[in-house]
Amino acid sequence: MTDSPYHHGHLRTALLERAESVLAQSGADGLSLRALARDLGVSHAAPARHFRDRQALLDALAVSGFTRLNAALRGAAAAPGPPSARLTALGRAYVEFAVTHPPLLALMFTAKHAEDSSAELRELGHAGLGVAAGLIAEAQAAGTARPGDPARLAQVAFSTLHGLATLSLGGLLDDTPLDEALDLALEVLLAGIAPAS
Amino acid sequence: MTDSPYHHGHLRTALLERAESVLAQSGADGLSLRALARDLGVSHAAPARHFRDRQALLDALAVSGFTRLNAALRGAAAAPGPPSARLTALGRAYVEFAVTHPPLLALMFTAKHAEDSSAELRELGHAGLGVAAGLIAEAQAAGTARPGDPARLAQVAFSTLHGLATLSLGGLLDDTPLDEALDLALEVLLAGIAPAS
DNA sequence: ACTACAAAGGTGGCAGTGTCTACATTCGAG
DNA sequence: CTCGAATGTAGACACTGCCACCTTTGTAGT
Repeated sequence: MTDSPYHHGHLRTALLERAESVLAQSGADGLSLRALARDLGVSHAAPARHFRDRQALLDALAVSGFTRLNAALRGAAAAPGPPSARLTALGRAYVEFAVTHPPLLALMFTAKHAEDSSAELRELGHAGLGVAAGLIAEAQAAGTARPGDPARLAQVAFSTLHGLATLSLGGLLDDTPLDEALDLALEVLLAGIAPAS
Repeated sequence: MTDSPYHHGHLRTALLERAESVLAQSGADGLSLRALARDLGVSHAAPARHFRDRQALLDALAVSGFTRLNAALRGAAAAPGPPSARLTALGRAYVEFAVTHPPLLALMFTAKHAEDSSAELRELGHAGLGVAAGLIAEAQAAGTARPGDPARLAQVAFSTLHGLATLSLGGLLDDTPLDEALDLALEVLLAGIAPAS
């Protein structure tokens, strides 16, 4: 607890926390390793001990983002009720997360990640899709979803929600409130996934 | 036609062309004004005469992208046939464009544009949505689409396709061929948009 | 208890970038 | 023909990521 201990002690986590905050406020482009080091009262090369690259830091942020997103999705999917209701809850949770962390989402899905962390990110992204696939499989068992590979139907569902979030963040929704667009999207999606009458 | 004329003559368009090429190959992050100037045999500050900012160049690229995308969409929508078939053609055209120009798409939809050009970009994006809305209105007239504001249904349709393209580019589609995922997405979308039975 | 080593942080430097200001050249309208 | 505006040049500044080398600190092994 001296004034400025030589070893920071929690530099790695401190970097991640601060980077997360900067990312949310200024976007990925506004994230500078040197500025981060300054903010934490540490030399400009210190971050390199914990993150080889700037990209390594960004990848770590993306991993963190996927982890939290997946937790949120799992939480929404675990609620009681029929599969269809839980699917809409899942969709709302996803869009909620997306709209709350715009630059994080961009980081997570614009795949310019390093080769090594790319595998981990893909796996994490896949986990989120798996949650949706599980729900769809349940819906199929309950007879409220068309037959077919649940994983592929999950891809379609995910696409719709992710696209909607992107549209909203891009300001392309115009005067349409996101809530209403989301309701319609979920309605159309569920109707599309329902078994052919 | 001297060796190195003081005035380049077509610097602005040359910059755009070269920038487009670099963008496609190295992404937006790899686009440097100075490198561009070097490539064109011009001083490092010359580009500033045509693009105030680096961001201004990126915005111009986004505008160009939207213009071409809209042209492609309009072409697909103008084909003969029933509205539903033209809607799938529209979707295929969109995904085709998206997958062919990944960094361009990211530039177009990750809204960190300057205030002034933001309006133009929104308008261009809106134009693309308008094409879809028109087709949906036709489908409604033909009785193959549920009632409701065509613009809002277009938002949903656009979301699905855009999201699918993003998923594909992010490598989240895994072993699923894009074609198959696209077919399924279009099928689900059309079923979801169809009138309630 | 001492030593040796590895982890964590610090210093300095290099090449590259975007942007600003001042200056040079060219073009085109009057 | 002249003069101003458009276009391109030269130089500088602050900033960035990254690298090589040095210093401090904690710790493990004898």
